[in-house]
Amino acid sequence: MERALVESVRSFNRAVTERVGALNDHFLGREHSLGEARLLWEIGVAGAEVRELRNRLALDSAYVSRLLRALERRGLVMVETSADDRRVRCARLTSAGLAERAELDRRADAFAESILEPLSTGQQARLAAAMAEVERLLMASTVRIAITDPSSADAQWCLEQYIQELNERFDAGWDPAQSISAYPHEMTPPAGLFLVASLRQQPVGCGALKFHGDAPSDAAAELKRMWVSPQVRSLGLGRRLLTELERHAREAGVTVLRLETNRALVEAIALYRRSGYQEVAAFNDEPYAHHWFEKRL
Amino acid sequence: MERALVESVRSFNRAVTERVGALNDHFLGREHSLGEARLLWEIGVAGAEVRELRNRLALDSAYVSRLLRALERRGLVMVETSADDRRVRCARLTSAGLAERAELDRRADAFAESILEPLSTGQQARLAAAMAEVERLLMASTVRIAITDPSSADAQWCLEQYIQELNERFDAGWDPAQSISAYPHEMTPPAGLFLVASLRQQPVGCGALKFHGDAPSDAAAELKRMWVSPQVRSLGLGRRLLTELERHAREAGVTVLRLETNRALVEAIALYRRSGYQEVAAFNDEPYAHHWFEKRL
DNA sequence: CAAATTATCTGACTATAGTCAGATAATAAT
DNA sequence: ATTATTATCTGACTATAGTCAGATAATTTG
Repeated sequence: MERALVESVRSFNRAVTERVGALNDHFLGREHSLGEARLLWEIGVAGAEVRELRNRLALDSAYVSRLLRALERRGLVMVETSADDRRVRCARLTSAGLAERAELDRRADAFAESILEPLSTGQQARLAAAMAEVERLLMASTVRIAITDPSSADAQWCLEQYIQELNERFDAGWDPAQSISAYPHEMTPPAGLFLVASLRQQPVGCGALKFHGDAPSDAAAELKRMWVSPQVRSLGLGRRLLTELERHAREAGVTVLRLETNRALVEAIALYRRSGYQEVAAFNDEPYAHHWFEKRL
Repeated sequence: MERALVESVRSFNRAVTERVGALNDHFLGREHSLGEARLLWEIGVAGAEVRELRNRLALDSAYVSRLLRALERRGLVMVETSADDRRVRCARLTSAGLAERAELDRRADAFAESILEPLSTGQQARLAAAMAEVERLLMASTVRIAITDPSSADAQWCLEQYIQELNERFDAGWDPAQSISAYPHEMTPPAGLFLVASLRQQPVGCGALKFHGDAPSDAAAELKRMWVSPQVRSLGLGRRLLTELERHAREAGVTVLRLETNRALVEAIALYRRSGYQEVAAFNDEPYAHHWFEKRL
């Protein structure tokens, strides 16, 4: 890794954690602790289930319970048992709690304004743009890709999104039953594999390999079920998934990767071409395909 | 303040403090606490006086003392009394401490690399550029400008830098004695005023007003001693100083601001022109001046 | 229906990150 | 030579941010 890049990240960290962190504490540090403030914020105007709060803030059950008691004592929160499952408890802000949350919101605004205020209009715009860029790329860098069981909940969710999207985008809709199969067992080792990309435990993309098991002499494999959530598009995730799939294929001894695709999927087609896939004659009878590609690994 | 700008700062804060903060803790927060790690880092390879450490980290004397005892017990630090003042104690890393510090350094590098690693080369470069931009603009926004006594240490330091720079840049050097005066009393209310710009308690620029005290009917004032440290140039600080000086002048009832300048100071001249100053005929006999400017407030 | 699981709570405990009030020793000021 | 100041340390204390081991009640599973 190039030294200058590493240095710029480290320098950024120092500068931002100091400046932003210090000011943040100064503005938000009201009469309640950070834990209480975070909880107050997370409960939100609509209220939330306690287990949901625990999950979102990744806090211990005992700790959340105690924080809620403290907020209750101060009249900011009411906790009541849920109607449909009486084990579950729901936290809800009182009007005092809502006022307190609004105050936190105002302070966060004031904090942001205190950063922008000394700058000229042009500098403010440049700062906002650079911040958005850092945020986007930090998001891209946070995405993790892992081999996943295609019948797991995350994988299934991705596949549902995939089906729905193709159905919307293809001229005549899309019926997986008419298409060449990609059943879970075909995308599970040793028959194939399934990758899920996740952003903070949330699935945001997938891609699969289907090895050609019948004839071991034929070292071609098929690329299937490439999908990237709209939420993270143009972050280079498609490229990363493709690179990962190719790496796994290579490790499995595959020398040729193939795929077919529909003309509606223009970004995908562009990605394949950019990544060295050559358009070839139809090598199967997929009814929804308009283009067939191949790459020698 | 425009809503979208405020939102982008808030969103950036959330994203960066969560991602960077969490990862940072994960990488750096190993067998010693954050306090110990910060102290270990701050002592540095050359060692440092305990009072200096207290100052730099803004920590309580009792707390630093205890942290040092903890580091001593673990064989990472040696504290000994200073030779010239036996009240002062100097902390110095043992070889184990140096190794530990090197390990922290490696971890900080690994952390930076873990952010860069998932990105493509192009994305890495864009991230580094955006981070540098955020850092620069955050630095600009951290600069504070305040009316300061021109005989204070900070003001004197700025004036020394100013003198030195003009002496270097003017063809024939610069001797303040030959030039129109700007004595401390002339830049102190009510005769005038002196602004110092500071970045984290360090002076980084200055500028002064000299009101025309003799005839109250004449509401013209002179702009003097504009200087910006090379360390913070091209951050728009000159413009900010100028704007602040004009604001103070306006509040003092000044309707015309005047200044003279040397042809060597091209950035300053450009700034004056951009800011609405018109070149006028010489209104004094300043021997070092080539241009005279005036602005009606 | 019994057993397992889930959601929450309480009590007991820990580490971190401090603060505050002196005490002590060295040095500076008068 | 006092007196004041400075640099550091120790003891006693606090708040925050938790963790861990059950206990209890409601719900789900076999």
